[in-house]
Amino acid sequence: MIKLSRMADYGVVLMSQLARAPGRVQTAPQLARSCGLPLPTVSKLLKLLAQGGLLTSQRGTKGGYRLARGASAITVGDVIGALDGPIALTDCAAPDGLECGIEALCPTRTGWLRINDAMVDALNGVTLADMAVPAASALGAAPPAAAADALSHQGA
Amino acid sequence: MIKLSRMADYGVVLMSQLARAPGRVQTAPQLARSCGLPLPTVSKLLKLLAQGGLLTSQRGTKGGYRLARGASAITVGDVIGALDGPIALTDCAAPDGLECGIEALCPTRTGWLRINDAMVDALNGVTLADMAVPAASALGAAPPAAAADALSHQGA
DNA sequence: CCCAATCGGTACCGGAGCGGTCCTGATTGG
DNA sequence: CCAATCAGGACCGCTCCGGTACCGATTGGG
Repeated sequence: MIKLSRMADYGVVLMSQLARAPGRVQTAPQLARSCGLPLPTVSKLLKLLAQGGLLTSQRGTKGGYRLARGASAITVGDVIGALDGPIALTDCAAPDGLECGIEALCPTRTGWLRINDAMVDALNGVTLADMAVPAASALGAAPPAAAADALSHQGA
Repeated sequence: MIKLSRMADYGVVLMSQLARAPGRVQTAPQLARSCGLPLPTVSKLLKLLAQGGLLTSQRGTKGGYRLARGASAITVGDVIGALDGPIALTDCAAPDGLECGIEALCPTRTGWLRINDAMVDALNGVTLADMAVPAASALGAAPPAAAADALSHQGA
């Protein structure tokens, strides 16, 4: 059903968590606890995100991870791209554009590209800053205090 | 990589093919040939599309399939919905909204819903009529004759 | 009345890819 | 020198998708 891979989903959750304390370094176990995710999986994701240039890592005893840029300069599309590769709804719409045998003549390609572009725009239009905070303001229902409290709903 | 299921992809191709001869009934073997797809798979897809109300079926010797509505009244989103179920990037954004344990407090949900809506809009903004024809006009390169010829690039 | 062509449904199977775990090494601060 | 942490890779089980085959139901023609 056009589902996002769970890895990408988790990745966004982790990045959102990191976005709430932009300066601080957080260790993998910390993030695993605060997000309720298994540690090995978290480690793998953080590694990939660091390789993708979205996180900077600090090794050693006082090590951990930190956002490479500001939360408002990283989009959901960036995260998905780092974890799942480039976004392509159909093989037809892939960036390298593998031919389906009909290629240039195939009329559906144009439509797919249009849809694909719209999706990429949607994913790049939402930043980590958007994902981290504005539940209350966007919904217009819950008071800000509730949103702040949400940050500590699970772990520490 | 947020890929569309191949079934949904095939479904759109089949529907596009049907959209080129709106009145005519076409049999499953005909469509399989003209689209270069395995017959059993085509049969399964047509069945599902008929169940979804996008096609009307005629049984018996002179039977076949036909679009239930006009080509411009069926969107790509309709086709995907009929084949792959409702569109939900994350479990979080599903229509029935299963709780992830954090549910209302989880700030990311709002962002996912926004992205999901954008995607649904994109898919519903492209109709079968768009997918079937306008390669030439959209590209602005090939002459109309070439586009017409493209319709017979494979089968019949 | 019988037969052929077509749709309709079900059941089944193989394989790819994803999610998840573990182990071992490299780096850094105390 | 030791402990904590990141880094990289190998591995594995499982789900689910894509694909196939079979049999029944329906319809039109000879």
